[in-house]
Amino acid sequence: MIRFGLCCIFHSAPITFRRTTAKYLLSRPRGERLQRLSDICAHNAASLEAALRFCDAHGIGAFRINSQILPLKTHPEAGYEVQDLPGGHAIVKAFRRCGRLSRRLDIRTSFHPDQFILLNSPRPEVVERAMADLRYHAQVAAWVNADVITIHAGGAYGAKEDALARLSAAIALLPSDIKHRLTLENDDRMFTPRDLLPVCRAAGIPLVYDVHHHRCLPDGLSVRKATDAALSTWRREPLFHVSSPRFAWGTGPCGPHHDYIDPVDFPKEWCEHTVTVEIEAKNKELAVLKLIEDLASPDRR
DNA sequence: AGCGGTCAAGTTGAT
DNA sequence: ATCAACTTGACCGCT
Repeated sequence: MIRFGLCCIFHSAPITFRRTTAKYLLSRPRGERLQRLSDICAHNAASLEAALRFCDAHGIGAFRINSQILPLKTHPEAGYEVQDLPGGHAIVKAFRRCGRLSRRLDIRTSFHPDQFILLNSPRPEVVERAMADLRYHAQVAAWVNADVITIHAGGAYGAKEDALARLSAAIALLPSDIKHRLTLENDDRMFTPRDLLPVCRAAGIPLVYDVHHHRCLPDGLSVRKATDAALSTWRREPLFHVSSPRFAWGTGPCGPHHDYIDPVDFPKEWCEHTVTVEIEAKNKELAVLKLIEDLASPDRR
């Protein structure tokens, strides 16, 4: 019933994703720059294939792809087009191969662009950069067969309702290849499921319900009510997030994630449905495998 | 070989 | 006014 998802990287399995920094890259001559980017992108395509095969071999049904799979792709100075890299064509082919593999193995893939992607900023240049980043995500998503690109609602800028109205307006203007993959996630500081559900319904965008964020920032909805409401926003298999807090309630900040998931934190309401649940835990694949085991054992909780 | 400092981006809230 | 937290390692560069 439940498809468990691994987020971005591995704890123990020898599968790594390379990155680089703009500062270092821009210190190198142009030829070397493009060669290095090519090496990294080719490595990451091969690692994505290995990641999909690992998931298949271990009963993990979903994999979140790190946004830096093509590092610095949309950077204002260090950014590039993949076809301009040495061997760029082969790199795209390798990603398309991952897409076919994900279909064949039925490993669902997703993206979760980071906190700088803000569709509701009052600053037009911030929104334009966010759009450029979403265009990049949608392009790679098409290659690798990812059906979900999850973002947060953004900032409140002192007026939540206005911020949500700007978000709705920005979503309405998105090209369809972005919009039909875009999803909104409740965060742990500002926007709750109750805030986002109307936006999701009006825009036809699914809600990625993060139950840990909801526990950090409650809104009066029970887990069951939020779950049911989130489920109703999906026209395909729903996707949720779960994590356990690093610090016990009241003994530290709510945000940081634990190494593993305490099965008690996994909403029993979710078990009645066919859903994807991405596991946000520091020990990565070890945490996913342990949770699968813990939830399968009859004497849990 | 090992380790410490650094890394594109925006916003919030603690100090 | 300044700066860490978000996440979170990977990688460069120095010893």
